[in-house]
Parts: sequence; structure tokens; C-alpha cells
Amino acid sequence: MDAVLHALADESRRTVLEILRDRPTSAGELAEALPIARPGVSRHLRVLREAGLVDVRQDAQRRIYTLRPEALVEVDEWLGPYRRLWQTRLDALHTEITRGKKARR
Amino acid sequence: MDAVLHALADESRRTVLEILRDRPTSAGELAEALPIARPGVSRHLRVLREAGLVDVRQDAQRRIYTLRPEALVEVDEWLGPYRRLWQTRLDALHTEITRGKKARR
DNA sequence: CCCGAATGTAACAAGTTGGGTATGTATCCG
DNA sequence: CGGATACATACCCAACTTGTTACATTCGGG
Repeated sequence: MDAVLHALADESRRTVLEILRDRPTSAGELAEALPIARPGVSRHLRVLREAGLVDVRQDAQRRIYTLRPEALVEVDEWLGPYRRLWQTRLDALHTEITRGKKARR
Repeated sequence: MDAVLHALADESRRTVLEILRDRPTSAGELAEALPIARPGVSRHLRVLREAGLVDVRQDAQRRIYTLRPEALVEVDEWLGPYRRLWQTRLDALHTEITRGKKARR
């Protein structure tokens, strides 16, 4: 959990995940898409790997990174109890609106 | 988005949110619940405030903090496209299991 | 077997974080 | 008014982050 949230706190890393959402991508390609040099990207990839957010596969000299969306399930689960709260608030808001409508009739 | 994810990347801050999930709580009470001294907690509260994750209300000398779960909606929305992916994988897994069962018949 | 391509790692500088202690600041109470 | 209470802020320091450049490593091709 901690590792995943830590990984998500950086915008470059979130950009990487966004790219990988479309298709597996080599480290070099990812580096081109980011405004930083390749070694920096390598380290970001390491963080993502250690958080379990991506997988690597070797293809000749290239490393192909793929997204591992399951790793985000724990974030989703962490959100669970909070989701209930904000949905309750939204429900209350809807009720309020409904009551308002009724009152206006 | 960035501010919220950054705020969530720290465990002390997540603990604060967890406490606030139950009930509004004063800064002092929050500080007692954490393993760090009060000024540190104050700073964490500031980060949470600036990310929109909590609200403060003044009650005499005390500051009462309340959770603002709506701020987490954007995290939920950010998860959206990824959620679809991991659900697809789960579906595939279920299909696989079903096929396995069928094969075993 | 050596060269180039692709990528990771090491080492370093600059900025940021997160903790602590010391010091404001506002509010209630006697 | 003056002291106590409850916080926040200022400042300092050690640890981590993030970017850079230089170097090591690994793989395929001629």
C-alpha cells in the first residue's frame, strides 16, 4: 500500500502508467515521452516495478514494460470506506434537492 | 490531483484521515494518536487542508478537523481507466476458471 | 570477437520532506 | 489584565528525492 501510494505521488511515474495503459512500451520510448533524461526514467521505472505496478520483459537489448493494473486494487480498496462517506453525502445532497423540489411544488 | 496524491503518500496523514472517518477531532487529540510531536502533526494537517482533504472549524482555543471525503473523488476518478483494465483481467480469470470447470466435466 | 544499441547503476548536486525544539498567537477564565 | 491552554509557525538538521553526467552491462550483427 505504502509503496504503491508513494509511487503514485510523482507525476512522471503517473505519466508512465498512463502510457502503459495503451500498450507495452520499451524503456527508451518511455524516456522519449518524458521531459527527463533516460537514467531518471530508469529510476522511476524501478520504483514502479518495486511497487508492483509494472512488469518487465526482456526483448533483445530492450526492456518492455507492461502495466500491472491489479496493483491498483489495493488503492481502490483503501478508498472503500471513504467512498461510502462521500456517496452518503451525495445521497444527502440528492435528498436535499428532492425535498427542495417538493417544497417548491 | 497532485496535491491529494501527495498528501496520501504519507502514513501519518493517512492515519489522520482514518481517525477523522469516525468523527471530527481536535488537533490535540490527533497529535496524541500519532507517534510524533504536535508541531509535526500541525504540519501534516496543513498539507491535508491544502489538499482539500480536511476542513477546520474553530471551537474556543481548539481547532476541530473534519474529513472532506469528496476530495477523494478525484482519486477514484483517476483510478477509473485502470479499474476497467484490472476488471477485464479478473473477468478473463473467471472465464478461465469456468473453462477449467467445463473441461473437468 | 568486437561494435553499437539499449538500458541499468554509481556518484553527485540541489531541492524537498519530516522530525524536533523554541517561539508566536489567540482564546478562555479567574 | 494576566496566566493557562491549544495550536500554529519559524527555524534547524538529517534523510530522502530527483535530476544530471559518467560508466558498466548485456545482447545481436557483421
